[in-house]
Amino acid sequence: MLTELPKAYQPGEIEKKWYEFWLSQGYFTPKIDHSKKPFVIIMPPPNVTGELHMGHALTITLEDTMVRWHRMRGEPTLWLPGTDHAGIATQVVVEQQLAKQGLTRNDIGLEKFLETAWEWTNKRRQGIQQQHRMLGASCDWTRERFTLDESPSRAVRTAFVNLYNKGLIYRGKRMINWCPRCQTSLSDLEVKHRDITGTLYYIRYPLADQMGFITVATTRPETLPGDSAVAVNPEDTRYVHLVGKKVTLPLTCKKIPIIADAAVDTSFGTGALKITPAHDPIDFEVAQRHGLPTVDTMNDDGSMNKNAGPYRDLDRFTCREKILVDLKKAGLLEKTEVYSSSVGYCNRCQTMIEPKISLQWFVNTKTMSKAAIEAVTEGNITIIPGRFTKVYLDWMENIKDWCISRQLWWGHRIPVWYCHNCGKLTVSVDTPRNCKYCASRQIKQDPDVLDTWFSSALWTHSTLGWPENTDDFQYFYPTSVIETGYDILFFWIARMVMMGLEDTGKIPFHTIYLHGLLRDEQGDKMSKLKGNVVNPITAVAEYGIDALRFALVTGSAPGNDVKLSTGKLKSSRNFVNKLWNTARFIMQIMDREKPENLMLSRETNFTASSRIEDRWIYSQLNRLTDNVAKLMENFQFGEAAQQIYDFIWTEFCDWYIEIAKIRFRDSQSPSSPLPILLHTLETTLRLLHPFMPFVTEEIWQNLKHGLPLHQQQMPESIMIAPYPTINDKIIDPNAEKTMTSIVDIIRSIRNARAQYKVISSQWIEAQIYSDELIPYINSQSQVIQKLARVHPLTILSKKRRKKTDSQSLVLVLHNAEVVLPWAGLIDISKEKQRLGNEIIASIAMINKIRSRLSDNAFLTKAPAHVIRNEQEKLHTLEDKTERLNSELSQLS
RNA sequence: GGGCGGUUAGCUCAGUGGUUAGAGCACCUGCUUUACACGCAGGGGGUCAGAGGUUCAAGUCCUCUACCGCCCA
Repeated sequence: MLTELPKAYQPGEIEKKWYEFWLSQGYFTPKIDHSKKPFVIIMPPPNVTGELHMGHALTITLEDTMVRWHRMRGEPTLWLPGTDHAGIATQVVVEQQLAKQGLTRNDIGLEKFLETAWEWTNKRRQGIQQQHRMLGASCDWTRERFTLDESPSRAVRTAFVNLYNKGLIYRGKRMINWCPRCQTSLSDLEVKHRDITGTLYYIRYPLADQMGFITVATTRPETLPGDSAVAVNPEDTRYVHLVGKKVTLPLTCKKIPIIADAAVDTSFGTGALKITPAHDPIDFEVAQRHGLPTVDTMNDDGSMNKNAGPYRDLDRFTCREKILVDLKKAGLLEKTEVYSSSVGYCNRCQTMIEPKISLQWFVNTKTMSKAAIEAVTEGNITIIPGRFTKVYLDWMENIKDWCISRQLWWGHRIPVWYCHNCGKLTVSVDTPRNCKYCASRQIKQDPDVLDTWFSSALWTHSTLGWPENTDDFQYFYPTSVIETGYDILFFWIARMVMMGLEDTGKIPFHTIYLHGLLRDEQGDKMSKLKGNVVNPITAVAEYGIDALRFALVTGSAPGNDVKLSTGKLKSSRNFVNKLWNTARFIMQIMDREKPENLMLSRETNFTASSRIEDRWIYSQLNRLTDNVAKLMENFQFGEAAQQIYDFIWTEFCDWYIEIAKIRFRDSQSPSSPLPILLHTLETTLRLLHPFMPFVTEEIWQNLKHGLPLHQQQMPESIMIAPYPTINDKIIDPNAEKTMTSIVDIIRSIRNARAQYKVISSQWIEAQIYSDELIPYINSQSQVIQKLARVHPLTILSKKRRKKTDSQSLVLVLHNAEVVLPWAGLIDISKEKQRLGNEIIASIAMINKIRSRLSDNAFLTKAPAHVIRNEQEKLHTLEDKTERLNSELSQLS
């Protein structure tokens, strides 16, 4: 049965099979157990309209790894999935669909629009679920949430009402970022600034009551109709005499004052600024100080309105051109200069942002940020990697009020009703029938929705049932870790800390783990050029999920950007296959071994007389287990995975299994290594399971069915089997040291063979001279013979060493000398050179260590074990050098 | 303008003060060795961007410089 396993691992069907099995067994759903502390991750909800990209794959991989690890450690583990309604993004998609039918959202109306949006959303939501399943995400689908579901929506309204009642949410006319394409306000975070090379226009504003003019410099001449003043610095001697006078606004007959304000930078342009309060944040502040009127000259779509007079209905950019032409005609355009400045663009659609005065809803974040700062500075929340702590704190300390209203249809409607009669606001979680103040039924809800990130900010508690005090909320909140890309540290994480603390009085999570960004086609031109861009769907199809996951984990360090190469994927795929074949080999042996050997050996059965390679592999395995535990606790998943990889490939496959093969072939061998092979493989599978869930389950199940005596005691699935823990009694430094020497002997012989181009089918004679190692070398005689292809092999004490025959090659090792008598093969001058080089290298090292050891500062300040190490090293090298010298002299 | 990160083998990257700095891929040599050619054995390849400093000890900590990238204003 077992030998029928295919030669190469075939992931597709196996992945599907086990995911469905786990799901049907309910393993992803935790059992609430108040005697145990749960481990909880709330998944960053992917944008419902988005496609799965490598960034999601990384998120899922890291979170699933953590979650599976904690689950195997016996902690009640909740990983809660969900999706985000993604206000603007979804609305854009739906509007694009409508546009194909020649319709706009206004044509079909709100109700019909929402219907269409829900249809689209439900379809996409399923797609996202599918994609997560495809990656092996062991999240609890029974608790899956969507931001617009009733429960999270209620949380949103509750949070809003609470903040409003506390005075932390207010409505006001402020300068906001307006996207003329999306036709909505945006928060500061949703605007990306880009440096662009534009033009600085010098425009003459004629003085109203006398001859002459004052020249202002601007990059945005189209805002001219909205000017309320010209401002100069009060210290600026060039203009002091003009302050208080009036100018005639060009192309209009408006008269506006020249004012003095300290905010004016005398070095910019001419030192005189046009003040357009409705369309520039700094101008707005100046206008506030001087009581200037605010003239809004723009429509929501970026065209000019009636306040722009003759320019009405022109698009803002066309208006600019027209105004420039008119100014030139009037002789008022003094000059132009090339000028580079920073311009804001809509994060979503890349349209140039229009700063605009607008009546919007805001959150006063300053108050909430205090607790969010403390949570981190007092160590209740840890950010990994640590350097982001400063970024977080800087942002929090300079936080500005958050514009939360959006002029969209898709999202959480603002829970505010305006009264037609008394004009007062009713702010309520439940839809009111009457005005709270005058009981009028003439009330109308605010048409706007909230920023999508407002609902995201509640995600850790809204998903668990808050504001109800549900069992889930009581047990799983605060959550353990939030894991996401560093690009949404402010958008999401920072706001979640503020809102979590505000709503619940508790931190939402104790650890923030930030991963780096994966660059896709758009993100990284370099990788596109090199053709090393990888799409996750293609990658999974070609390499399998386990390989993709392993590549992502081992190829990334916390907070560092990832460029996933096909080389990395191939190497991971090869590793999966290596593991598969290791298992295949062991199972082939199971088929033909005696039933009593079909068992997992207990580590504690070992005695000093047990075989050295058995003690060695278990020692290494326990060291690995210990290292992995420490690394996982420190969130060093990549390093943990790497160490497991190295153990399996090098220690287990290249050495232990190769030695085991010799024992199987030798019918005289008293003990079968099978129980050790089985135990090592089984333990390794459990260590590896969080990283590679599918192949480990497949092998583990096969293994289980081949173990009649153990089957009953083994769990139903590796994913609920306990994670291995270290047994430090098994750590055996002596066995490790001895094996190192044996390996050293075999390696040096192989090396010599390769150098002298001895074909592998040819057996050569060898003599090994040693002292304390002799009994071990004797016990490994078969192994050395087979793995180094030496025969006959003589093992003797050093005392019995005769003068070297000039036709022999001598390998001087730390604990032994290996003599290979090859008649006619040895080139003496070449040998002299080889030994000479070894001596030179050795002496160089000795000198280095000697000077270190004769340095009093080193001896007094370095820790004892470091000094001891150096002394041992020196001793070994001196001994080796001596022996090398003696070999060299014998050649002469 | 302020801040952060990167610069380690040909390429992609690990490296959490303590041997003679590692891995994968690529490269070279040799292998149909009955688990695996998605493999086995062996090999070459590095003044750890540069300059100073701290330390008994620096790829690792500090300062400056250069280049690349990111964030904030």
